Amino acid sequence: MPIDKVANVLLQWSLVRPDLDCTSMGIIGRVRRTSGEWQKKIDGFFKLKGLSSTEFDILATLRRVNQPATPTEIYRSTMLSSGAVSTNLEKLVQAGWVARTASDEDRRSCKVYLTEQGIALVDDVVTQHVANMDDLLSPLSASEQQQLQQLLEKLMPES
Amino acid sequence: MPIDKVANVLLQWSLVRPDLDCTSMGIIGRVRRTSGEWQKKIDGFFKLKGLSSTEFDILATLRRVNQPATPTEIYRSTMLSSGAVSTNLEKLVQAGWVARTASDEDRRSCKVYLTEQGIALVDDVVTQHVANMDDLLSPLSASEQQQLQQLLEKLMPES
DNA sequence: TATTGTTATACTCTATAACTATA
DNA sequence: TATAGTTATAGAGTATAACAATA
Repeated sequence: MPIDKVANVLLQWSLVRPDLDCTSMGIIGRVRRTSGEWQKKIDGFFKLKGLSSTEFDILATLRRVNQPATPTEIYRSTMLSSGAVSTNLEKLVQAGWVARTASDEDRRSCKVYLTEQGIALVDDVVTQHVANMDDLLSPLSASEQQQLQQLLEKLMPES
Repeated sequence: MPIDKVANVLLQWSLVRPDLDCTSMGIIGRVRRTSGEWQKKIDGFFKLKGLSSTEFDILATLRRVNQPATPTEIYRSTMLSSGAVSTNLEKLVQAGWVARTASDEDRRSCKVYLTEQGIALVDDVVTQHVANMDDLLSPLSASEQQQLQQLLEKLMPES
């Protein structure tokens, strides 16, 4: 194959719409394809561990903040809806990875924390996850990875 | 705000798991966030035009290959299932943007083509879409955009 | 009256496979 | 028997909002 898929699409556009410069569409197409491919691989790995990406997000949030959190705090950190957090939380409780305790100050509220098994699970999964992420970036040298990081920071300063 | 969200997450991980180097997770997290934000904006724009991203993909495919295509060819180009193509095609036919003609050689098959209104729609939408893509990349200079492109090509040579 | 967390409903979207017509 | 396209079913996942308890 002489050229890749994105290049082929751009070539086709240049023939029917020579007035349009589709360079930016190509770059963004590549970002979206790359992100999509990665997402599939990441989802596949989590699935092997019995988790969805959403569930991992919740577990990882609890692990890295290193203290119990309320469901409200969790859905604000993860950008999930409150309903989605409750639903997923229930599964994680059933699995024995997290537990809830009633709040002392506010009896409407509760604190969610990782059980010992939950901590062990996250620590195991995240270690392998990071190794997988290293793998995904391995086509780039360390300095190229840093370049990429800087470009992304410029693109989305707030993220 | 002293540091951005990704940097904050990495800082938190460094405190609870100092043994882990989460650099790659941060970079990939940025790519996924960026892609997700862009996707939302792109979907929003298409919605204004009365289209879903999937519908635009189908219309754009027909436009750039510049000739009628069978449903099978379409779903192979777009990576949708045959069922998804049929369903979406039906909506596009109802809207008057595409039409089907029976195939001469194979009476099981048909050719899908853009109507005049369909071509006008795609040409209008894709022109604005490209302008939007230019906007999304505008935080980067031309040479930085080229750098990004080259890094992405290295990461996903086949895409 | 507002807020917390849960639950129930509805919606979007797709893949899968059953189905028909034809090869 | 295999293939092209359509249709129907079911599934995953979420947001939304109704709800109960408390502030």
